[in-house]
Amino acid sequence: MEETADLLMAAARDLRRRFGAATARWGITPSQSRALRIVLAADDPIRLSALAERLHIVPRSATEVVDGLEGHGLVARQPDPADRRAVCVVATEEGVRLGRKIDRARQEAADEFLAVLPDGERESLRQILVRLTDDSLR
Amino acid sequence: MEETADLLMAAARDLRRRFGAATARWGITPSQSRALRIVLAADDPIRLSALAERLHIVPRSATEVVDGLEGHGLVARQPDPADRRAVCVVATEEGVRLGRKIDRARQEAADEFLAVLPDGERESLRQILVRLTDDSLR
DNA sequence: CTGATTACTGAGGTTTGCTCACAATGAGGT
DNA sequence: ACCTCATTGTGAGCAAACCTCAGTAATCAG
Repeated sequence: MEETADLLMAAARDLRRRFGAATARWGITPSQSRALRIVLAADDPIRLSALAERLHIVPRSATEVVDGLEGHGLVARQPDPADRRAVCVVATEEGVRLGRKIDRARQEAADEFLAVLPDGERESLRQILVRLTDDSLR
Repeated sequence: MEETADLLMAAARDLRRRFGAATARWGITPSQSRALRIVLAADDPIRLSALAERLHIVPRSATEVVDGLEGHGLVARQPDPADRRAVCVVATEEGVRLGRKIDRARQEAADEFLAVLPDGERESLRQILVRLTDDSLR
């Protein structure tokens, strides 16, 4: 069903727009916000290459995203104690604070987006999407 | 439910990747393929500004997309008989042919993507997405 | 010691948008 | 007929978020 796929793309576009609007206020770009989320989700300091992988971008590009976040004082680079070539990225206090704000804004945007669905459908959607993405993530 | 929203984004990313891969063979970019689809879906010649609107981009950007398609000989510009400022876009024979091929490839990609779902869930997903996007499209 | 990793840097490219300004044209009022 | 204002497409220029390729420097592992 191509139609279903198109609808999915349209829904995602809408959602991306909402997330973007919710995040833009704080002078941070969407790609930086995505990176910050991953840094915060990892409880340990995360290696730059690992961050790149989770963002599905090459390390060269991750360097630039981290540069941006570091420039805003949201993130700091640390040498990895276990491998002195490697660089670990950690959120600063300000990064943690902003991260929480962004998460709340995302949450609100998501809630608003899904509000048109009755509870049952919202849960069905979640389950279906889990199945769909589980498969695609190997 | 932010998780559901994230899953939706992940699913869309996967789908976009599949569509892109399915389309890239013919030396056409995703945004050009999107525009070609709309031109073909409109049975009459379509105004550049109308095309822009359906693509959710500003007219200036549509100009460039049409430039690209015209450069590949897939589309032609015609003066609008009713308004000499306006430009109408129509698919060439080659554009029609390629459009059909791309549609088939998209179809296959979508089928493959949705194949993990049992029929019932596929239909549920469609209905839920209709509700979700109906609302967002005003 | 050697060769592979790990990250950073610079140069340059692609895709997909954006704004701002402008000429040509249309449409409405007087 | 004339003036004004809106619209239509486009030239020029810019930006975000990626990419590749090439090179440097440090470090690790055998």
